[in-house]
Parts: sequence; C-alpha cells; structure tokens
Amino acid sequence: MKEDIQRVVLESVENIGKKINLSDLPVEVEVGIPKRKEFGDFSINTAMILAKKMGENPRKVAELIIENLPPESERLFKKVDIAGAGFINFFVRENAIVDKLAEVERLGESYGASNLGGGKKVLLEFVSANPTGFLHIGHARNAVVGDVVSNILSASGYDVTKEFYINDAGRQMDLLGESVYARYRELFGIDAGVPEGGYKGDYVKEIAAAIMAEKGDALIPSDKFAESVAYCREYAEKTLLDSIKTDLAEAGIRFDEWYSERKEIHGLSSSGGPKRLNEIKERLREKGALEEREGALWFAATRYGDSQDWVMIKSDGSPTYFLADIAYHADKYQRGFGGIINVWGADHHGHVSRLRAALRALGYDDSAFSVILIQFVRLMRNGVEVAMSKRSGSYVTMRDVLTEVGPDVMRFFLLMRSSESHLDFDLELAQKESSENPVFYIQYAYARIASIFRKADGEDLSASDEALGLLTEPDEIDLIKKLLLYPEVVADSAETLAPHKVAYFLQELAADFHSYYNKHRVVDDDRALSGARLYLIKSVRTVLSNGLGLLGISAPDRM
RNA sequence: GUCCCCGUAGCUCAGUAGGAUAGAGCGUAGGAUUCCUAAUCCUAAGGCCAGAGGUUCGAAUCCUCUCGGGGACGCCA
Repeated sequence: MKEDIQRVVLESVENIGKKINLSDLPVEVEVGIPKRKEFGDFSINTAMILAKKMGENPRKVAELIIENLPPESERLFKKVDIAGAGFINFFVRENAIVDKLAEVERLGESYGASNLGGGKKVLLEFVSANPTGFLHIGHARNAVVGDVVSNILSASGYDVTKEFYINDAGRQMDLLGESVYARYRELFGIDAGVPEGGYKGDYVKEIAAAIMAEKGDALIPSDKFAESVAYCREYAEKTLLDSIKTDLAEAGIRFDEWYSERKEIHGLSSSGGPKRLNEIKERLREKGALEEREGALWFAATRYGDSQDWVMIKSDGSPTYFLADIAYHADKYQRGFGGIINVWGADHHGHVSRLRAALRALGYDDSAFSVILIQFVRLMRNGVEVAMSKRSGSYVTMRDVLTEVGPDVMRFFLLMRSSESHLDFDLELAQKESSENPVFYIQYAYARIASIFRKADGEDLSASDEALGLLTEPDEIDLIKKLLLYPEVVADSAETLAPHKVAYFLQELAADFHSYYNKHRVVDDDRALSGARLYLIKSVRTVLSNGLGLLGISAPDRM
C-alpha cells in the first residue's frame, strides 16, 4: 500500500518537474500513518520538504502534487486532502485494501520475508560464554536476541552463520582446572582450598566427584600436579560446554559453528597454517600499528580513532586477550563474511572502539562490523530483586528459568524490550497464566482462530476469497491494514537489528484480533460473509504464525 | 576525570534518519458472556516526555549545559 502511494506521488512530482522545467527534483517520499483517523489512512510531508527546495508555499506545492497524480490514483483513493502546514492525507478505498489481502495467503509462510540482504553472508556471533560455569539470565537474553536476530536476518535475505566463540584459553580456564583439582583433593581429605579468585560453585565439587568416580585417586601423586590440573581443566570444560549446549538447545537455540579460541587462535589453524596470534601481530607490525614501550608491545589505537592505546604483548611476553580477539575478528573477514555482527553484554561496550580501531589498522572495512549491546537483566520475584552472586556461585541459572517458565515465556520476556534497555524479568509474573502475561495473549489469539476453524469445519464452512468485498466493517479494514504492515516491521527489525519490534507488532495484532472477535461473529448464517471472514482470520493466523516463528515461540492450536 | 546507555502515566516499557491533540500492557474504578475459548473485550481516570537553553514552519526525537540511575575506562578475561 505504501509502495503504491510512493509510486503515484513520485509520478506526480515527475510530472510537475516536466511542467516547470525542473527535471531533477530530488524527492524521497516517506509515507506515514497518521495517529488520527480524520487524517486518513496514510500521509506524506513531501510537499513541505519540496516547498523548502522550491521556495514555494507548502500548501500550494501540495495542491500541485494532488493535481498531477496519475489516473491510477482514482482507483486507489476515495479522497486526498491537504491538511495542516502542508500534509497530504490519503483516504484509501476499502476495496483497494481488501484486494491486498490475497497477497498474505498467496505468500503464506514466506509472507514477511524479503530479499533485503541480497544473499549477503553474515557472521552472527553471540553468547560466547566462558565454559567456566552455567549460563545465567544475562546469557539467556544474549542468546535469545542473537537467535531471533538470526531468524529475522535469514527471513530478510541474509545468509546467516550463527557462531559461538569458546573462550577456552587463558587464565580463567586454568583457574577452573585448579578449582576442580582442589575440590578433588578435598575428596581425599587433602584440604588445599580453592585458589584465589577460583570458582566456588557446587558444580565444581560435582565435577570433582565425577572425576573421582572415573579415575579414583590416580590424580593425587604430587609429581603429576600439572598433568592432573590439565586433566581437571579439560574434563570440566567438556562437562560445562556440554551443559551449555544442552541448555541452549532446550531454549531452542542451535549454533552452526563452535569456534574454539584455543584451537583456532592459539594453536594450529584447522588448515594447518601458522599460529594466528603471531600472524596477526606481524600484520599489525607491518602496518606500523605497534609500538614498543615500557617493555611491552602496544597497539597504537589512538591513531585509528580510539581514545587510548592498548597492550598486545605484556612485558612477560604473553599476549593479552585483546590480541586474540583481533585475530578472531580478522579471521571472520578472511572467511569471507560481508557482515559481522556481535551480540555483547553492555559491559563490553568499551571494547567496541578498540576492536574497530584494530580492524581499521589491518585495512578491513569496519563498517561491515556492528555490535548489538545487551543491557543487564534484573531477575525479580514478586517485585523483589533476586540476589545474584557469581563469586559465591549462587545464582539463578538459565536452566532454572527454563524449568520454571518454559522456553516460550522465557524467550518472549527477554525479547519484549529493546536490547539497549535494562530489563526486569519477574519470575512470578512470567509464570502466571493470566492477562499479565503477554505471551499467552498472543498464543491465545492463535488458538482462538484454530478454534473458530474447528467450528467452521463442523458447519462445512471454509475460508474463501470469492466474496472479500463483503469485508466492509471498519474493524475488518483496520485488521487488514495491520496485516499489510507486517513485512515492513520485519524489514525494519532486520535493518535495526531490533527483534523487540516484532514482539510489539504481534501484541498489537493479537489485540486487534481479540477486539474484532468480540465484536463480530466469524461463523454465522451468512455463508458468503463467513467465508470471507474466515479468509481474513486465516491471514491473521498466517501472520501470527510467521511472527511467532521468527521469535522461536510455539503457536498452539488449543490452550 | 573521560566515554557509552538510560530518564516518557502509579509500575514495566514502546515511540528517536524531526511531523498534526504523546502510546501499550499491568495496576486502579466501572461494565460486557443464553451465541466461534472470559487466558477475551468495552469505558474511564492517570503526563511539565528529568530540568534549562538552542536549532526551525514544527522537537519526546537533533545540539549544548545541569541533575539523577547504570556501565566501561588494567601489562584481567
């Protein structure tokens, strides 16, 4: 519908341009939806923008635009008005709107999909939690947002690869190994204590117990200390990574790639090439981006737009994790991705500019790189914040939340807010099967439609597009208009990497449907009208189904 | 101190490439079901868009400053 208006207005402006000998009036027609019904179905401010360029009175320009609309517009609009300072308001003929309804059913599952991305290869990295513990609610938000962004981009014509970067190298992993080993020794009465800054959660003890069950006291001899710690580290890592994978799968999230930092960055690359760390260091050196200072090797990030320089190689000769991060992201470019998107916790926002600086230093196009920053989640129960202490290891895990509320509810609650907004997640409220819970509201709309079709089947009625002209109620026209908005919502959501927009849209659509349902009977004596209405709600069902599909939330036939 | 995000109804939040009289849900008050699922609907009250300047035909939206909340600023990851 908006495209139709854009087309006729552009044509009109072109006509005007010819008449007054101004062939190149640069115009973008932005079609808006007025808040008030008196202002029509659609409106444009083109006249006001054009007036500025032409040095003319906006209302006069608006008149010109209307006069020069092509004949086609007669068929589309019943009225075109000038209002306010120079808005042009379009009142669309009902049948022009109803005509568009068939589009939804023609496209079915692919209604809302587009080729916005043109097949561009995108690497979407998200979660990437250290395998040193269980996933918590913050990881869950990251995971769900990433997963849904992936769905939305895929539906919008991008070729998305979902990747989990396993931070399996570095001090944290060593600490994990040492912590497990300490607990293991405890089981034999050797009280060594968990190392400074180590992991203290109960799961560490459980892993230690599992190792004991498997190996007995084989790891105790003191001459095998390093070996034993390494064994504990690997065992724990495998256990925790498996648990992470299980939890994610339970939330409906699957990755295409699991990228191991230790293997790919620190070790030999999968193709057997040289160590990437050295490689990337040399490349930075060649670009003259490195400086030796105070016994350490620095990346001169300030030369590439960052506010300070950063250490790459510490004075003890070991690399910082930042160097590994650069190597990892350079690898993303080398793998041929035209879009690189990271989903990071907001606490990492300071890393964006320095990584960007590094990519620039290496000669990569950093405009291909973007980061979705996810703000924190505050877990609540009955309006009271649930204390989370990672140090003591006592915190509510993503698995706990899944067990309590299930994947549908968890996903929706984590998608309800824009990512850059702090989010309160109330476990009590999320469990309520009531009006306070928007997930059920949307699902209920879907189930209701299924129910109507069961009723229709019983009366031998089915959806029919033969008499769509009977759909003349304002509520029906509004409902159709809402359906026609859906592709735009998906596209907007893809462009701004903002999945919450789809969630909002679905709530609005469900509300429109519930309202319609309460006012009008779908299955009624008038068989022709019933057929048309069934066709309408079938389209509503299609859009609900497609939208819920993008969010990874189930659409139940009964509730 | 520097930088980033946020501040919109009692609560939780949408709305920010400038558009007309600022929205939703919850909560509150009242009402709707002999009929397709009441997990629903309808009505009402509720606002100095943190504050002050500025840009312009027009600002919740853009710029500057102030206040308040959160976060980041390591040879940690």
